[in-house]
Amino acid sequence: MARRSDHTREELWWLAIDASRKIVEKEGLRGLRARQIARDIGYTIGTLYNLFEDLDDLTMHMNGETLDQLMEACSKVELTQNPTMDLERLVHCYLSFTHENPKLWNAVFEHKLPEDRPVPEWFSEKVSKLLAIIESALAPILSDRSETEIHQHARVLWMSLFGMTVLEGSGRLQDGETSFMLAKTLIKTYVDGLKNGQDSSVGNGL
Amino acid sequence: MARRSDHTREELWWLAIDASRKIVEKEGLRGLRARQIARDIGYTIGTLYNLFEDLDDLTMHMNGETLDQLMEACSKVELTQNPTMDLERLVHCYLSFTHENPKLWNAVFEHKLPEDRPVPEWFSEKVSKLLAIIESALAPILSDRSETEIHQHARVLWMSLFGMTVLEGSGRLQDGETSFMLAKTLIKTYVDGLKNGQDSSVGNGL
DNA sequence: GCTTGAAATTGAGCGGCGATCAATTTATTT
DNA sequence: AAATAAATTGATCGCCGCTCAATTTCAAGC
Repeated sequence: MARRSDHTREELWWLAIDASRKIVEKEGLRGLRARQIARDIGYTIGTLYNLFEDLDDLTMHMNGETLDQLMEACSKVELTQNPTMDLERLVHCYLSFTHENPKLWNAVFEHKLPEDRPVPEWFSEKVSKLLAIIESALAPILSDRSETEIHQHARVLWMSLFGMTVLEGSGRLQDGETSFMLAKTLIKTYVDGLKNGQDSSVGNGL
Repeated sequence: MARRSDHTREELWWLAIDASRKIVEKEGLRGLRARQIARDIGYTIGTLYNLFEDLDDLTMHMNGETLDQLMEACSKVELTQNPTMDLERLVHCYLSFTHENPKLWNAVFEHKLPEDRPVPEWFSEKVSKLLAIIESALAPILSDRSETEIHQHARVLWMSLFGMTVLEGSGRLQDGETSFMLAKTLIKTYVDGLKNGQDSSVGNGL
């Protein structure tokens, strides 16, 4: 019973992604099953595999959509040229998102492609664009540094925040500890370090 | 052909854990299969399920062993009462370990128990002990701050380092980027920030 | 040494999974 | 109307985690 005109290919694609998001947000990445997705969108497995290469591919796109939504939220933060304030606002936005979509966010880093399979370029690009926001917030205090250096500081901050959300997501924060507090401490101390630190050269060795 | 006296229960337990470690270090957590473990240790699936509740249980114990080994490595770092040196050595030890056992380390946080299943207390304890080492090494740097403050800064740094190892382990660093250089940047900048933080005019001996 | 009960071990089997693909149905083009 | 192309189906494959009745072994009591 092929129903070619029920939905366009793109509509179908989004039906599958949205269904997957709902499943993951409810049951976590473990609960994501091809048969369930197909059932939820009213098609069969075969159609799913006509849309996506496999479950890894589908999961990557689902995670890509999560990154897009985070990007959209972060884009709304107005930058004021005050790095500490800008970063705190950005981080607040970031952490709010991860709190509101814990399982979808978890899925972004929980999911791992097989080793022989490279991360698609379009996915890396989404991450890069998020990083670019942080870089632009940092830029005012790093105007005298190289692009490479700015880039790395942004990545260090990003990875640090990432560590907090990972540990928070797996319930390893202490009582009374929140990623908001931790992130605020990180940002303030790190920005202080950038302002006052002498040449913090970015070696490429070791 | 039950062979009760080939191995004690404990020997068998370690055979299984070691076999699992080998599989994971070679193929990643994805490659961990009950049938393969059983084959590798010369027993059948049934015996494996006599030793462990299920694959989640086995994986938790395998990860526990990884934490123990990291703990052992970090314990060997001699503390010199020179906070900066101790810190650098500890971080180096920590990163060396995660660098030498990338897939085993990755498995520690990649693995997620089903939501209705709490992390065993013995596992949380291993993590806490590891954290305590790192915290104690970081604490002297912050000797002029309140205990709460010391504690939080130590944890912020720990989580940041953690984020880097996570991203490195899952192959999400850029070309030429290593957790060693990222950690160096993080620590230098962060310590600079601690030295020159605006709400603490007391310098220290660094 | 024999019996007996407990523990260890086996492996066929269950249900479910991701993935495949020949066959079928539909839409579009000619 | 026929031919072509695309979408859709679902039976099927091989593998998975896991179960459990049956079997084998060991050790203790006699």
